[in-house]
Amino acid sequence: MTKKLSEEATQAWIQLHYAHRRLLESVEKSLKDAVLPPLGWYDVLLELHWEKPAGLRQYEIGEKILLSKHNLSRLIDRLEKNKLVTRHACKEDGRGTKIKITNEGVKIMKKIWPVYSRSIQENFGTTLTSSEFVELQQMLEKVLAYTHND
Amino acid sequence: MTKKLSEEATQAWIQLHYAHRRLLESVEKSLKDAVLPPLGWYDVLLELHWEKPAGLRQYEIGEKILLSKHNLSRLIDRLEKNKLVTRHACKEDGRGTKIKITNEGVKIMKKIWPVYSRSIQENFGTTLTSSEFVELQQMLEKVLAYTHND
DNA sequence: CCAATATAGTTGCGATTGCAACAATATTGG
DNA sequence: CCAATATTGTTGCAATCGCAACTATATTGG
Repeated sequence: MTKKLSEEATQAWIQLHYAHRRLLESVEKSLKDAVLPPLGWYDVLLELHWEKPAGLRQYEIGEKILLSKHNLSRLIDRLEKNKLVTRHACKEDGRGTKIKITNEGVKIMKKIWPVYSRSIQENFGTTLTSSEFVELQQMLEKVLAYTHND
Repeated sequence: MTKKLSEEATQAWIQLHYAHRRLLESVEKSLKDAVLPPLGWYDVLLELHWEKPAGLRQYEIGEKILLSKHNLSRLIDRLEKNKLVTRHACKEDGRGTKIKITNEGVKIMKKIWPVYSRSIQENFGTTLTSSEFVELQQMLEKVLAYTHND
């Protein structure tokens, strides 16, 4: 169990780290150039969009997009201030809030996606074959599934 | 050239995004728990370590670790303040500085690596087989190589 | 050679992050 | 039932980031 870290895993991690950094940078730049909000907003809105009428608890969003509650709380503040989501007192749990996406929120998602997807296509979508993407996705899925999230 | 983004690439990107986020979070937490500096310090020190006596220009470091010059400039400030690197006027180019790692810098790298590598091993190193890691690394390398860095 | 432009690095400033402390409500164990 | 503990979300504060503006030096083209 306390096996030493292999050279293969190390190299894979480093590539993962830098590939992610470069892709994220491209995406954020594209969004900024198009005068659109940063990617984090889209991540939240997308999760809420799946759950349109019911809304989601903050901690549920946090689990899905892997964002800490402090940061999420303030991200929701910004979204709320821009009328893209609404906060509602939660009946079942007096501590919590339910977050729901607004029509405005849906509208901006639809403006973000073309820019976002174009950036991903240009910087990532042409670099591997379709079956390689499937492989990559499956490997990363395994990584995520097994990750210790203590 | 203006092909539509495929579903396979989209899913791979999303997994990449979240796998990276979770792994980075684990690494940073491990370092913090061990009262060690954040990963970015290690990235810089490692690059400098390859070039021990000659040192590196800031822009060279920036290219290698994909960090923007503003942030790098201040990261170097912090490293310098902690006596882990030194700045030297650059003879060949009056605008630039050469950055060199100090003995202290090497020492702290050696304290960081065991913690860093243990975190990567625990959260990543056991999730795939050795040949899968090689595949992953190769695919990500292709992604990085082809990435538009306009 | 010199003016125009490009490059290296720094700095000010506002926005975002990360951490710890906190309030409010839920859950659990005696 | 109640005290102790856990969970959900918010807030203050310091550190860091991202951008634009700036200084200083290099390069380029007429």
